[in-house]
Amino acid sequence: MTRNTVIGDKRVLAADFLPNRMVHRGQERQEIADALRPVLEGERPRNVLVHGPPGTGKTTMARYVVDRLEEHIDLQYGFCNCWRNSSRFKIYYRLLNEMGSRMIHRTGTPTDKLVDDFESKVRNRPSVVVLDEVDQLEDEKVLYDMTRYNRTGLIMIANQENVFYDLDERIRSSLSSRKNVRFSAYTHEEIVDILRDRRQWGLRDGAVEDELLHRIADTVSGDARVAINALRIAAEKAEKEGLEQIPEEFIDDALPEAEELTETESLDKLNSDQQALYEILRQEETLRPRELYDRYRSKVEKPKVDRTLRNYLSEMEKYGLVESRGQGTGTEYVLTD
DNA sequence: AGTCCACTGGAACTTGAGGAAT
DNA sequence: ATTCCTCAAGTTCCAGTGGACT
Repeated sequence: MTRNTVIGDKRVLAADFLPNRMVHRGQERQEIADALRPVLEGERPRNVLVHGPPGTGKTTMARYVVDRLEEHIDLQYGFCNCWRNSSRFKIYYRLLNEMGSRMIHRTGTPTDKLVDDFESKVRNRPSVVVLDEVDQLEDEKVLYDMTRYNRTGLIMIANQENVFYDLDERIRSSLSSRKNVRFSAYTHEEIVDILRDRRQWGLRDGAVEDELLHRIADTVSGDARVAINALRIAAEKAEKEGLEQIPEEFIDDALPEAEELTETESLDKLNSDQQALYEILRQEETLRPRELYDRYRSKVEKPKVDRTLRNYLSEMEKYGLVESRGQGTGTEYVLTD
């Protein structure tokens, strides 16, 4: 193992690294912490909806606030991404595992059993649940459930503020007392500060000039995730070539790469069949359904039946990855851009 | 207008995993 | 060990919709 030239601590350069202080977002942090504070006194906390565009620190902040709370109190904490786990069963399954449940629950366990276990788990101990990408939730009854647990703080994370508009009246009213916290895109200076912070803890001294951080901030339009990814990609390349400083053109090369990386990270959320469909559409621009199914069948080893593909595609449509145009015989599938 | 065809999506059904009861 | 049960995921079946073509 040779001595690193550029990178000090690689973990710090990951976009989802949880820093021990959050630069900026002081106001937002305060609002979330205030809403959850009653948990410390064993009282009912206020639900929180954190909303804003991608890469604005919503998820990181939620984890950060919970981390700080855990310093004061013995807390049960469950995090669940509702994109990956969209059904009621999967969410409870996930949360129970996150909270270190000793009981093993598998696909055969009735959902009600999971709900019961969860309920008894959070009844007497303060808990916080974070539901990320809550707009992807399939069964909104979960939200109703969560508001019933008196000592459980609920942080919901979404891109849009209006996620609850078309919900059932009962569920909406149970969420009506929530606190909305808006995260807007970072300003140029804020992005630079965030990058400086990562530089300080993640890179060696003198590894990258301020000027280059500004260059990154210029292109990422307020998305810290893309910015950090770009810095990491450039740093890794410099490291590989044994340089002591990141050259300007490495940054320029890394920027489009970082944009793409952030995009494909969302493709990880698709199953392999959906990825195959996505891949086909990417090569073909637009396709009629019949044609799409045919190509899919010749591409994968164990093809699923057409009806299942339709389910997959409508799911992908919900995520905003594909789009179907026209009706009847004129239907075409195309990737959204 | 009538026929054909591609496509959609609801609903019933099958399969497979795995816990619980015996 | 065996049988029974529940659930999610996938499949089968099919009626309905609406272009396209005569």
